[in-house]
Amino acid sequence: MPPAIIRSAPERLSRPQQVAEAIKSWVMANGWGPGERLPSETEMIARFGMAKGTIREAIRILEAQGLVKSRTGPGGGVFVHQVSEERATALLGNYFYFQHLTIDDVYQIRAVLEPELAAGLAGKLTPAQLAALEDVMTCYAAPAENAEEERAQHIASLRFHALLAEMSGNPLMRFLIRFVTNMLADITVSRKLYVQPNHELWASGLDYQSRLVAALRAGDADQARQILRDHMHNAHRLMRMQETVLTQRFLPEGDII
Amino acid sequence: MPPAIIRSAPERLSRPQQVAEAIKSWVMANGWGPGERLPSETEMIARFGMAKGTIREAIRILEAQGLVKSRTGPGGGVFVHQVSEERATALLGNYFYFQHLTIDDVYQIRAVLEPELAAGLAGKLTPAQLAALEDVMTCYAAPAENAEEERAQHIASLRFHALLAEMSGNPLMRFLIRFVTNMLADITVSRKLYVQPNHELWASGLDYQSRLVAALRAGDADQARQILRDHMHNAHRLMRMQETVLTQRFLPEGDII
DNA sequence: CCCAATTTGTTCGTATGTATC
DNA sequence: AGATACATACGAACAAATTGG
Repeated sequence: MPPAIIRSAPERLSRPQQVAEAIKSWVMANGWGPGERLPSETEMIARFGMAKGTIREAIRILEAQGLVKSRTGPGGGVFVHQVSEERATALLGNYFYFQHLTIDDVYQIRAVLEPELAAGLAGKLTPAQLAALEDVMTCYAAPAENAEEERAQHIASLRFHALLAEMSGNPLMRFLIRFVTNMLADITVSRKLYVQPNHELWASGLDYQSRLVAALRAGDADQARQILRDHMHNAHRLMRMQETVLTQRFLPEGDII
Repeated sequence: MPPAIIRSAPERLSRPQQVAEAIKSWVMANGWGPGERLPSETEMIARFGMAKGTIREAIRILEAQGLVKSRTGPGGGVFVHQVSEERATALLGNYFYFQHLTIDDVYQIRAVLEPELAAGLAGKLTPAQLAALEDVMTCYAAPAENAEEERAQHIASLRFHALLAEMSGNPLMRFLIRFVTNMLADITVSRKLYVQPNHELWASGLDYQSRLVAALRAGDADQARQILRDHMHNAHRLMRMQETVLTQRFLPEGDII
């Protein structure tokens, strides 16, 4: 019987990494939450018996992971920080930079997550939320007349999905859909797909989305699910015609739909 | 019309962060891939006109993100490194540390992803892969007789799912399922759920998994999908009886199923 | 086995920048 | 405006690890 849990190779950690881990456990042990201040550099130097440089590198490691932020000046210091969605997106994006994802890979996920999301939201959105969705839809109420408009409309239609995800009460669902959506937006921007107006994509996208909002308002979960299933299938088909392999690039944290 | 892409607040970057970003772009611009060596510290000090400490902090930032690794000695230096699954898992786990996920949240995702995974694998696994799955199943062929065995079996059953995910040709699917599965394993370990033998969970899990392997071998995608749907529904029900809110903790990169 | 060269890792002292009072 | 408290940055020296002779 193989060990249930495989602990990866021991892999000696450098001193700053050890300190970073120690600080992390320290924060957890004390139950410090976002906004709370960690001991100052000087105190940490004493606490860990290490030089300033080492402590600073440890802080940098935690900062890169999005776990702390530091401010200068009196009342400044290092503060526990809730990892932001942007940061998490960028860090996970780095992982997929080295995997080669295809359009099919991404749409296989979208095709199951998005319908489930829609079904879960049916009948649970406030009038304000429904209005916000319709507001995004106005961005592509009319067919695009040039490449620039086409691109803007495509991004806006992805924004519709990101907005929908944000309304989910499930943080995992929310993050996953927004991550995948951002990835698609990133591709279209970097590859400049959709340079030629694609009337079919426009018409089908708009139609699906307005029917979806209607179903969400009516509280019809099954219909919402089915609409998004069809939409995903269609969008996949149209996307596949344009490109099969996604370009990868490091996401410079900050761009997010 | 709102801007299509929202760029988050300017937020001045510290010098090391700027350098880290510069190095990242540098690597991309030169098309350096995993294993390739970056210029030495000394060269970077000259290249960027900054002190050693600053350069080192920048390297640490990239190292924390899993993008580089450094080695000492002759022939040593800083090397581009493919972000590992373990690292990506740990970093994303930090994000969810601050979100409060419920069992329901996690199972809503599993319930749609796992059946889709199984359907995609039907008829595509080699005899060796099918044997590997059956091998894991032997870990819980007999009912557990005490709490320790119970726990080991539960982890092994999660390992079955992680192994299945690993066989997917879709890197996104693979990562997402393994991430969620690890998250569940982490919970059960930290909370020590399943301290009391739960015969129903054992019997149903084993039955579902053996039927699943049969369906996969037979190449029956629809049946595989349906089996996993039922399994997820049942596992969700049994888990929900035990706990509703997940404990969160920082994942100390390395533990992975 | 030891020695020398190379490259990262760590330390310390000092000085600068920045925000608060 | 000035003093204070904190992070930030610099530079020089030394330590540790690895490779090859």
